[in-house]
Amino acid sequence: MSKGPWLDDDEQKAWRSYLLMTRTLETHLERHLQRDFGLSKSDFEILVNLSESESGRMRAFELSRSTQWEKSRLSHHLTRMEKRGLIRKEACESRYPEIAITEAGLAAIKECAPAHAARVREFFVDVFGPDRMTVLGEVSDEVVATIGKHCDTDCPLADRS
Amino acid sequence: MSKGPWLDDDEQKAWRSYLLMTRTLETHLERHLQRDFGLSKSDFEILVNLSESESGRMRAFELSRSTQWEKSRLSHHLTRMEKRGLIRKEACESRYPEIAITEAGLAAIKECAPAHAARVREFFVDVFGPDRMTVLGEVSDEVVATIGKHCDTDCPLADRS
DNA sequence: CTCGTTGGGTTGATGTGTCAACCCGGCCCG
DNA sequence: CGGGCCGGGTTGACACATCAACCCAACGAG
Repeated sequence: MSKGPWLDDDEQKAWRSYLLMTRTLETHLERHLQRDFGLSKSDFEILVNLSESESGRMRAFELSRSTQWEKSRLSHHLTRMEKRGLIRKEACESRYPEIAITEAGLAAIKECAPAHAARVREFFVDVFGPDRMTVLGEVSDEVVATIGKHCDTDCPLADRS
Repeated sequence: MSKGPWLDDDEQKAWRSYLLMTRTLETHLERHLQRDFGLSKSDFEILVNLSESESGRMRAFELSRSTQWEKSRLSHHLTRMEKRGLIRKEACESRYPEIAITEAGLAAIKECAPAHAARVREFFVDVFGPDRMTVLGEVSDEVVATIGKHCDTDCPLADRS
């Protein structure tokens, strides 16, 4: 009907393969996490960040920086996670609450991380192999840098307001 | 606190770069579409599929196959798009309705596609360059195939029930 | 002092995705 | 003929994301 293509054939093909891969991989990993451990990708990301910090506690805006989430999304998600007992918001001297991982949260991530990592390796890292994986890392950084450069002078993206 | 890493250092680094890239690219493209044309990535995907079909009309399950969406998601999204006048569900002789792109829908995608493609090129295709882009296409297909192989004998994934 | 501004954070409305249940017409098998 | 199952599709309830508005303490300038 409408006569694309808006990219030429080779580009189009590779781009669509990439799109399909990201979607497939993401839904696969997420379903696994959800089905086997009852965690969403978002839960996982928060828990990873907290568990990697020294004290298991961070301020919300630190999480916001490292996850690149909007603050409202973060706030909503943290209240949900608190209800499920994965984290706790604890008051501390200086006004803002600290977000602390709970025993349950720590147990959850320690339980699911190895299986998750194994899947990442099986379906992604090992398929790429070390060489192509290295290239992927480099090119990923370039893409991020390119978008970042463009956005500095153009649009706010991650509300760094 | 918890002492990952669950992948070794190089793998971890490349994997996280990849994650960051996909998220950055996706949100960037989606914001662009939304801000400049009022279309979500999902709208775009449906409209692309319809506009690429001969007649501009498809059955829902064809869309479901080519987008890989669950049928309920598709159904919900189509009713929303119909409300916005981008598509129409038209009854036809054989029981199930056909999904037809409207004039407005066609106009919308014709308007936004060039700009979208330009962005994909600028921030992704050109950063990769032709060689790495080719490799990406290949490896993407391999990853999809690997996941597919695993899921055939294990989990349903795209409800091919 | 006071008023505007900024930064960290919450809230509510609304749009979107997911899951499970359901509807219904065809089809196969007894 | 009478079920039982299957495939295409819808629905409702709920989880999640996004946007804009708001709260409030701190700070800086007049």
